[in-house]
Amino acid sequence: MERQTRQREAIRAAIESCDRPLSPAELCDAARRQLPGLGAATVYRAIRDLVACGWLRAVEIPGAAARYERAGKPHHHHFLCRVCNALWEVSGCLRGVDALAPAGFLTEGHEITLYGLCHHCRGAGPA
Amino acid sequence: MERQTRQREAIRAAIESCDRPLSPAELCDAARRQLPGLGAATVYRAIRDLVACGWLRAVEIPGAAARYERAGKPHHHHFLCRVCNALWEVSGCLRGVDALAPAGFLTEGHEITLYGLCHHCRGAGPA
DNA sequence: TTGACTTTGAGAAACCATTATCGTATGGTC
DNA sequence: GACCATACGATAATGGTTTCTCAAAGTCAA
Repeated sequence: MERQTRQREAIRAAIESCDRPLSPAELCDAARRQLPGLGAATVYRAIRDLVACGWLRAVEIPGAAARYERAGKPHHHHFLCRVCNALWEVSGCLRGVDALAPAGFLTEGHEITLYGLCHHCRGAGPA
Repeated sequence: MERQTRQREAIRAAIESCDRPLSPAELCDAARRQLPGLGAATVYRAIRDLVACGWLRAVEIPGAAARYERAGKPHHHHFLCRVCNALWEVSGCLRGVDALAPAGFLTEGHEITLYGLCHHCRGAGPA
């Protein structure tokens, strides 16, 4: 059911060698550096399957397409750079987040997203 | 440049009379209760103009279309019901959110989104 | 009231990320 | 090595949201 192909190998390798969640397009670019000619549809298929088997996790961000990261990491959040659009990992969380919900609401989870400039874009060029 | 029309009146009224951010489709439905026949394009045009003039603010949420709320409210966050997809306002925030960013990053803002069941959906039917 | 200019409504079109299609290539098993 | 099911790549199709187009209607200053 899950065959070992150069394509999936390259896709998995790209995810593992990157320290931040990737969008499908970023993942496609990254995997193409190892395997030029890789099709976009193949990347989407791989993402679907890897998410289904629990190896990969979707990270949803406000106002942008989903990014994907290895599943199983400890609870953390993300930082979206408004210049280069890269999503970075932010370790840790805050106490009391779920308790912000109004009375009568049942909180099942939360997402914290920081916005600003990443270390690269902060240094380079005018803000 | 900004004319007074029944359509824009109805759209503004719908926003003001609602205590939570509305998506363009929700806003269209709400305004149509006061002005049947209102066109969707008109709603989008009004949203664009109202955001441009600072009267309205876009609320971006992970994995969903943007909602809009009156600008100028005190800092707060939101709760997205996974059943009815309505977005609710959550007052207050937490200290130290912006400090979660990695060293070298410049944080300009943040978004906290809670997920779960709103008071209506919690009570009604099976979870 | 008139008339220039703006806004509206309906539908077409654009957008964009994702998925389906289909003929070809490939992995893995015998 | 041969075979067959699966995966691949290219491209078309999809779906949902947002924007454009344009004739008709509305606004508002004079």
